[in-house]
Amino acid sequence: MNTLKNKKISNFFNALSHPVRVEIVTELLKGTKCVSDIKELIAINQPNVSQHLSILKAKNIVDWQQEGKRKCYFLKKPKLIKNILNALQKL
Amino acid sequence: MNTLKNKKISNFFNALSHPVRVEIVTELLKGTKCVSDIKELIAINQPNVSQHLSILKAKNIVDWQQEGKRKCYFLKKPKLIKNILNALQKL
DNA sequence: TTATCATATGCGAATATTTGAATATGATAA
DNA sequence: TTATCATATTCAAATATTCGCATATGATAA
Repeated sequence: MNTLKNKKISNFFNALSHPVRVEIVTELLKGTKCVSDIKELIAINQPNVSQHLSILKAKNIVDWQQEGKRKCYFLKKPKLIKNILNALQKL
Repeated sequence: MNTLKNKKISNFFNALSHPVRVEIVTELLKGTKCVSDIKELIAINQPNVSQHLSILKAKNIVDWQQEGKRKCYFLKKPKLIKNILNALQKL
């Protein structure tokens, strides 16, 4: 049994095991977005957006770049995410 | 925002957000297995195997059929699981 | 510098997950 | 029926997750 690989894989699933994070990732599939964009798109408060983003960052799903005052988040592996979410559309 | 679909998707991810459940599912990709088979393949105790299987059942990942004394578990959507796990091998 | 916009962090309460231990239930054979 | 193998459930303790609120930090402009 490949424990390390299974931990990595379960960790990936864990990153996306919350509906808000699925929604954030779905939005990021359309392109880079800053925190306040995401806050508007999803009706949750700003600290909560930041918390979910930091989970996605810690689990290596997203990264960000500074753009002026803003922090713009993007998917590190958009093709992977897109393929997996597409596969799950039929659920 | 498609809340219901996101809940279904996050629920799927949640089902696989534990390394033991990834391992169980990986074993089931090779074919139907009963509880005691899984218990032997993974070094955890029997109640814990049953608990993880009941989570996978509740989240619609597996189902089972009786075979004599045994309950044999199998993946409900093996192709989907296979595709997703394959995509994550590069992690 | 100070003001302001943008984002992150700390904290606590509520809730959920995970586990082992003990026990219960179900299926089969004798 | 009873004995036994196979699996599930219950419970409690430990740990983790989630959220809102308050506050802190970072970046920029004036």
